[in-house]
Amino acid sequence: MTKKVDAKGRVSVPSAFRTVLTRLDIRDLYVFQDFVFPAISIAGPEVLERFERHIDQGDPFSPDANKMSLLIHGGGVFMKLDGEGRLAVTDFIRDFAGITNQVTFVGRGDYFQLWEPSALTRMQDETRRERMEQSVRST
Amino acid sequence: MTKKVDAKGRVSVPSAFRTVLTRLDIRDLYVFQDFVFPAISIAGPEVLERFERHIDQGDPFSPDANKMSLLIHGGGVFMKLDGEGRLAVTDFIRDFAGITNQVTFVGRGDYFQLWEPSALTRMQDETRRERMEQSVRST
DNA sequence: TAAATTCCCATTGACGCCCAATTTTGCCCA
DNA sequence: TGGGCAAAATTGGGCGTCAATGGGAATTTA
Repeated sequence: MTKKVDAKGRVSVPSAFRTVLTRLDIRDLYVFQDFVFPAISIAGPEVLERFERHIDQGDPFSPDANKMSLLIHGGGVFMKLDGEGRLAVTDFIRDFAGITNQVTFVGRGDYFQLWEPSALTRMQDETRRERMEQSVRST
Repeated sequence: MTKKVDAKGRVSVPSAFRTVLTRLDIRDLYVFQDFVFPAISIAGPEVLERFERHIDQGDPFSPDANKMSLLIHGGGVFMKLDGEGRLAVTDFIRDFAGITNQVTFVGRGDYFQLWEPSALTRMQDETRRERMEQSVRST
């Protein structure tokens, strides 16, 4: 599901994803840098709250908790879609995901991701290769 | 949320953070060296009091508690924003955080931090790596 | 008095909000 | 089965508002 970024730096979020958001009554989006991939993940505020709760369980002054807090708060922003369901592709998104003028949307259950198209295919190829090697080893 | 320092050594604090400050009716900002990171933390007086309470709970003779107390009471200054919501980036800030002409703002609940951009990404990358290693270990 | 800081104003630029045009999709009927 | 239509989705862009920026002038400080 690849979409173009328009002249004003916007992408329209495919209706399939928006449907999920409206069903969950999510208006404010928590847009954050994925922990594992060079991709932007988009979810509702409750995901941030879940992260924060997890952090709050530990000592708020411990290095570990602070690092996680930094990852969560420094790696995420709140955004909202415009009236037509479009998202502004800010530098925050561009820089981390390497996105310029094309965005690939990937649904992942209760959230979705933004990828730079070729980065996604590269990642998929790599994963496929690893699976092949595994199956060869186990033969 | 990265901003440039202008020719006069000022950065405009993003409106998102200023909104929080005005909502809490905070005019004087306490600017101090963060406990765990090479970053400057900025908060209102009540956050300071919370830190102090937390320190009081610990062993007053422990090196950590003493250091933190020292940082809070001696390692900080009061500052205020100008009419346009800008902060003067003084040497106190530059030296401790390694900031030159760019500042990344990180909100952390009821206070926020100033980072040298690359220092923040380095710290975040490191944290991601640690998380990855953890999940690998637990496999 | 020179340098730095604060105050003030003008310009720029980004973003939200809106409407119109165009394309795609799903569905019904001949 | 193939059009034809209506609804929905996407796309493009105008415009007003406000944040962000840049810089001049006044004021303070050393």
